Amino acid sequence: MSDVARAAGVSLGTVSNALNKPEIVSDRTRERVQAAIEKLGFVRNDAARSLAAGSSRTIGLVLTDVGNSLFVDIARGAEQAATEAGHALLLANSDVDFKKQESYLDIFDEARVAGILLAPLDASLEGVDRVRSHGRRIVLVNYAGDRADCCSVLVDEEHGGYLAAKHLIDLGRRRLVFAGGPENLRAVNDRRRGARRAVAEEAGRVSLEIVIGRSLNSPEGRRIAGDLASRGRSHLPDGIIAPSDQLAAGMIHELTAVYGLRVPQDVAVIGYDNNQFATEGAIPLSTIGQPGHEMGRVATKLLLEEAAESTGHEHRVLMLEPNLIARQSTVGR
Amino acid sequence: MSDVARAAGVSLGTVSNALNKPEIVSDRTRERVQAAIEKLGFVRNDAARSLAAGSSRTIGLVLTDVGNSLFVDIARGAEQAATEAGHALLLANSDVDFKKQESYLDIFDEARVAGILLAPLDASLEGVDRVRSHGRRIVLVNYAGDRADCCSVLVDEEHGGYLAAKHLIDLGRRRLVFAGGPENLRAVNDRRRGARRAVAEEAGRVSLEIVIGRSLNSPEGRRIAGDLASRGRSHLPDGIIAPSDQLAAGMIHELTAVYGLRVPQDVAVIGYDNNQFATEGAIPLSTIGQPGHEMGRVATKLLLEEAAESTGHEHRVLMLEPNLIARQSTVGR
DNA sequence: CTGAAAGCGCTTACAG
DNA sequence: CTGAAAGCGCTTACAG
Repeated sequence: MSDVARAAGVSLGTVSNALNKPEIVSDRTRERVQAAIEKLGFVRNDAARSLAAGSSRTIGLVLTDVGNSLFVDIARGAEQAATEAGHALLLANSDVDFKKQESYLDIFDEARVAGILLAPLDASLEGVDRVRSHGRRIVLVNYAGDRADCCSVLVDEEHGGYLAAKHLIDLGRRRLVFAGGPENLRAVNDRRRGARRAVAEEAGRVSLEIVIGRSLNSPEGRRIAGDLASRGRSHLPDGIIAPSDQLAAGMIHELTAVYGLRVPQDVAVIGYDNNQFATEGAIPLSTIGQPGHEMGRVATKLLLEEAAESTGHEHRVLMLEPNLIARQSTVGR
Repeated sequence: MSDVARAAGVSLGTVSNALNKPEIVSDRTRERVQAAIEKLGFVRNDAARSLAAGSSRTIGLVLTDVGNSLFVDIARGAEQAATEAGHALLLANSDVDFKKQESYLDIFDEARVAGILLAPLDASLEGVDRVRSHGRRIVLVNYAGDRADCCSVLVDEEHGGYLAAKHLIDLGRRRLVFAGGPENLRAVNDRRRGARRAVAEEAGRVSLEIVIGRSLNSPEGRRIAGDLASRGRSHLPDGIIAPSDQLAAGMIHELTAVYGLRVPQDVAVIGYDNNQFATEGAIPLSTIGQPGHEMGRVATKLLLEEAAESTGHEHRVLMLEPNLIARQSTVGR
């Protein structure tokens, strides 16, 4: 930068101002600085910048799983909001590994990032305490726990479950099953509860059976569907709510290819998450869409707001609504 | 850090050594420093570290599309290799946007990262020249162009196309179609060429028709399959090679659900990429798998090697092999 | 609006 | 093995 100053015939501080507060520098000076920068191919050293300024202009996003399209949408939304505010967004993938999550929090902490967005695992949040105790700002995304000391953005999972069940009921289905998902996953529990509420509203005209499962993947879906189908046709449900699209896809496969049932004529199936492959299968999947992009945007804005309000910041919890996406697996073609 | 030095009763330089070259410091001193760090909750300032040391210990990976599982695998492999070498890996998603790609290259350049991995768009690489001219090391991942001045890692796409066609031929299919994919996409061209070679080896016993398409997505697959099927049953191919899994999934949907054909009995279909949803559909998809994880690992190693060989580095191009994954859409159950 | 100077928190020879 | 000191390249009051 001192080379640039020399070439432009101004002082170091003026170059810095031309770069960071252009409105404060005269047009002529700014142009000369700009010309010198281009001639010399100068690249500002962000490490020095961060050191002198006390923090960097990048925002760190720690994701649980980059393979999951919800998190990818969150990243896209966060990136958009960050860019609009003149910040860069860097991602770190904790890959469902608590140690990695901790490690990346520390890395962003050491890098003195402007703030951290964390989509955390359903586990301890000690890293959050550690990082916050150093004064680093952090916003939780898609974390359902109670943290009065952080801003957070999450989705109303209960309402998502309600929407899914209500959709099947509105289509005339009367014997529903909420099929699969581990007992202890908070999000799945909430969805289950929402489904129960929708059924309860029908005052006995609709039944809901709960099947607890182990995981949320496709083989598990096949297994569960196999169990249901082998009860015999007369005991079959006419509507299935699955708490993930993988689960739903596996079920549809088993029901149609192995047991010769028709989806949705014999059984309507609705998934959850609106994953990419929900539209790629032979029977496009009805599902509950999560507002991932919006979550990322809003979380970033909360983070930047918190940074701006140097004093007396009040932490907020924003709850966004999921939405029903009806496709062939419930409504037919 | 000076607080730590004071608390431990040693000098600043010794604290730094205890952190960075622990083997050079006596056990007693190291323990005292460690204790002071924990007592004070000290977090090393990485900006200061990078500034003083001349470069940081993070590696930047610029990805074309985090929604694509190939790139996610690359990221996982790169992360593993980086972590093993004591580096952190930070991701940036260019989201198939050339401007973003350029911008993230500059951001990593400004951050003085230890090196950059770039999975570039099929576009100009001017950003690469710019960044390299500043002395920053960069390794290209999954870029098929010619760059004698960079290390790069790529996959033998021609061989992938060959494997796909050869697989269908070995299953007894004789009237093949390579269906879809734009004419000008380098990777698709290579796959097409590979398929031609496999057919040429059969000396006329197998035919191969080429259908050029617009995109690689699922609706396009439906459209193409519709065209093929409406020719009438006797003119139908008995094997289809699709240059993407989305395309293949769309085709299978159209062939089975709309035209009542059986896959693979009437037509065998093979896709490309081994995307996540390849196993989630009603008919699990045969496909060509890309060694994404390995690509990420190898690319990171090349990058670190280049950084280690301060002088006389020779750029290398590593070509990895794809592999055939046979599932129900070609071999049946 | 511009310049001179202090300081951000580390690393790294260098001397001991 | 340890300490004192210079320097990395910026930003930011402060004077002018």
